[in-house]
Amino acid sequence: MASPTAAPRAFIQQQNLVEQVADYLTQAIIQQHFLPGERLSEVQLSRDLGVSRAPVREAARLLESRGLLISKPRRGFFVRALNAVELEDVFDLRLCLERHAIERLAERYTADAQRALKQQVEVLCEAAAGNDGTRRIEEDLQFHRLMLHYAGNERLLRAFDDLSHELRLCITLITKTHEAPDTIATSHFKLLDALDSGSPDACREAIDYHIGVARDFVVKGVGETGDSSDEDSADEDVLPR
Amino acid sequence: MASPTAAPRAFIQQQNLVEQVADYLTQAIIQQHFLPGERLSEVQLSRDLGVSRAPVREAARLLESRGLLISKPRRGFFVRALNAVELEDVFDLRLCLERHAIERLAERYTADAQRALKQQVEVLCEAAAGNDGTRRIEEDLQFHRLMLHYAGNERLLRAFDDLSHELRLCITLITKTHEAPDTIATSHFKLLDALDSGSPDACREAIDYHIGVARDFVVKGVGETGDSSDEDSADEDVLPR
DNA sequence: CTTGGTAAAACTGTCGACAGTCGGCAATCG
DNA sequence: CGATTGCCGACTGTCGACAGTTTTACCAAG
Repeated sequence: MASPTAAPRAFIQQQNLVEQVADYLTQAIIQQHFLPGERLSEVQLSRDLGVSRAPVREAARLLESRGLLISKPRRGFFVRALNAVELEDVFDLRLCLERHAIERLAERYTADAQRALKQQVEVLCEAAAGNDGTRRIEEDLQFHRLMLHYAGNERLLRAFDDLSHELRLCITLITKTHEAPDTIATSHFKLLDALDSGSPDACREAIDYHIGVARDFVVKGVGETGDSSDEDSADEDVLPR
Repeated sequence: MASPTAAPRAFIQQQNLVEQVADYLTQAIIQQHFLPGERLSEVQLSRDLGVSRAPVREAARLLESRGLLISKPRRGFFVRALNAVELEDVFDLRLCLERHAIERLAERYTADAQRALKQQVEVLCEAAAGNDGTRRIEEDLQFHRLMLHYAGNERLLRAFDDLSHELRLCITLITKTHEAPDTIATSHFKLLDALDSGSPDACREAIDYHIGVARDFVVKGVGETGDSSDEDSADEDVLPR
């Protein structure tokens, strides 16, 4: 519990309770105020947040669709716990999406896209030099989000956004130390160079390398992370048809 | 408005009201008993189905996450209307996922996988020979789902499942005529052959061809399908950050 | 000390109700 | 006659409550 990260905007207080609750839960999960596998009680949360159960329920459903929570019928919601295999899967899917995106992007690499990406890398480098780990991650994700955006497939972008929540979870949950600012900078500049070259092969190589580094960086920290596999028969829940 | 399809009552009283409502809505949308862009009233639906608004709301949120509905704050839920661009995007993402899947599958093509896929192709051929268009589509999707499954990445499979709902929408919404049984059969056998050969290039070529055919088959029927773009500023909703 | 069963407590799924808000319509004004 | 403004109805967002089920606590027997 404890206080939710940043206080909600001074904007308008009473609008979109669901989204406010969702943000609160997201932050609480990522900052590990809720432990992986922990059960969340609807009534407890609604009491703590001072709202009724309805918005809490909807927010929980939202987080479930984003892969941060898991619901078991009649049991409630549990914080998603990722094991090593699931972690690999997440990064493999990321690779899948970004490979496709950079390929599409290379085909239609406009000056606008180039400018936006370059600028975002600068922002990222600036963030990497600072101490705010969260901001560094966000700016990094934003760079990749821009790549997906300029690739020109909105559905692809949505798939990435869906995945990005789990990605955030993986990264913040496991990463203890941070990449060196230099590494981050050069790693992203390589992507820009590959795009400038216009060569699909170079792009693919660059993105493979880039994501490989990120994956290794996260995976190496997975000793005993959290185990979500207990009672399931390991096959049936995968193919319920 | 207009009353929904079949008489509402007669099928409730089991558990999982939410899922039942979701299934009902899904079928109604796919079978075009609700027209694209049409607004769905929560109270209307809850009256028709004989349940309260809570499960209707949750089901609608579920369908929203699956891309079948769109919610506008304070306005309610609307049936998703796909324009030509969104249609292209869906098939492009499908290509992205299946390319990756078949690549992974080729690396670990077990006898089990081979057997299961062959069997499913047979089931599909059988279905293609019949008259049930829905079953043909389902068996086709199931074949591809099996491919994704045996590729060994559950997260990838989930991404495909998410997409498959929209895929179903695209296919059933637009396709007037059906592919010839022969075409379906040979098209899938080519995939099996490519997998048997173990060549990544052959696999990629096969899946590109396969999905290209399916896409062309659907896209060619898109004259005036449904236009979802009206009041949005076309840029802001894509990059809200 | 362990084990098995029963009862209480807590929780989820579902329901009906209320208030604020949005869109449409009509009356009014220029 | 057209545009503007105020009103009305409908609907969503949110709330508190109830019933059935699951979990936990407790007690007794081995």
